[in-house]
Amino acid sequence: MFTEISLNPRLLLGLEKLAISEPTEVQSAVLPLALAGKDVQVCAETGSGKTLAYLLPLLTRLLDNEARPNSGTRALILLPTRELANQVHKVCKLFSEFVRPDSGLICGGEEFRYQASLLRKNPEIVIATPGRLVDHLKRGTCDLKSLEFLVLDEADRMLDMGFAEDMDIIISACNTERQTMMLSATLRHEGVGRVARKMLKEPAEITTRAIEEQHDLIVQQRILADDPAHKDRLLVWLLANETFEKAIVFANKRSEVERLSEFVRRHREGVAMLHGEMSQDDRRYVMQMVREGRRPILIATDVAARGLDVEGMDLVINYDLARKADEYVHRIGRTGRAGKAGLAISLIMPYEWNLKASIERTLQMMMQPRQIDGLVAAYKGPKKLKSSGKAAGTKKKKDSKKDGAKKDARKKSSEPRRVGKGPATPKPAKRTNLMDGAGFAPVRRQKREPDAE
DNA sequence: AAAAAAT
Repeated sequence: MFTEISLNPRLLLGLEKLAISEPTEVQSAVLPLALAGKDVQVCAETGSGKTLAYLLPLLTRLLDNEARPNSGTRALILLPTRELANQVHKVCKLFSEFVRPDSGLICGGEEFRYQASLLRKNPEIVIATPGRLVDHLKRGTCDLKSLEFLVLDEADRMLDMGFAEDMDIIISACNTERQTMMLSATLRHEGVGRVARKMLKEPAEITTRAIEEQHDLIVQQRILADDPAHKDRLLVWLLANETFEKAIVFANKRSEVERLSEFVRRHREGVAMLHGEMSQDDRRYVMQMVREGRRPILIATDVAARGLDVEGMDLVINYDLARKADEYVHRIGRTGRAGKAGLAISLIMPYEWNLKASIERTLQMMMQPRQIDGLVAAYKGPKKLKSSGKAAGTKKKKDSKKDGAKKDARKKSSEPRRVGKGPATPKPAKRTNLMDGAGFAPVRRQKREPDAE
């Protein structure tokens, strides 16, 4: 019960009105430490309640300690996308109905002057995406010198290369006497890196569920496809035949998202799309339509991969497979939230097989193979080579290679080589036991030095 | 190799 934790009474009242009485596992773990002022570094699965795990202690401490006279921003929450910033802002506002701290939303695509005047009113909490915040810092419209809290939500993302420059500027503008919290479903405590370690003071490392143990609530399937046209047909079939309340379809490129949404629209109503090149008005409108259920199908880039909490989202389709295991985890985590079940289906073309295998290896799971009658791929997965002769058990139909090819023919092949590390010949997937123990973890892929080119 | 985040 939240009442057993020393949250501010006004917050408890708020929770009661929102009909939230039990803390989730991650909330129970984080709250006492965060309330005691500890820095925390949290790994907990998607949909497990990380947002309140930092908002509640943050709000409590702001409420319990009076603001210093004309102090600037007291708490800063950083997020990687505008949609996510907006979502957290909304949750924050749910509580400002009951409690004082005012929060301001600072992200791109909105009018700068309006934000500047908002910041002049000194909201105690600023919720922001990095780019625009840096703008405000440079123009002196935002002051973080008396910051008491810093939260990096989706911390691994905030600390990866794409944000490095902005984060540098932000961090060096922040008060060093502050409490810092980092959270993500894919945070690796060992590997958080120099920047993160510099930001944290003796952090408590909290892992409710390690990455490989997350989500038994999400059924994960894969369907083989021969080519994009085949994927298109599979997608339309799935959207017509699966039962779902809301679905999200991920593609890897904006242009592909645009193409797909146009294509699917020809077969179905209720399709929306989201990617980072759209106007902020369109993005806002789309999210509203999706949340209200008026557009139950959202086709998106990875802008929607992390954090978005949309009621009733019970189907995730990876039209393109995520580029790495972490992003895969976040994508499928749009479903199966807060104890609900979900289904995630990945469409796999031949070139994606190795990626699929590496995701499965990292997450120590196997996607369930699935076939759709009438849309079965000729591709059956990588050929088992080794043992000279025949490819075992797979009937070869659409194989471009000549049948009589001897082994040594490979050497001379002028066909474009697969790019990638390691031996060009894929190892047969011999692992059947996924948890084969101690040997597993320490196996490191060869480290790559930044190769001079 | 691409997405996001600034204008």
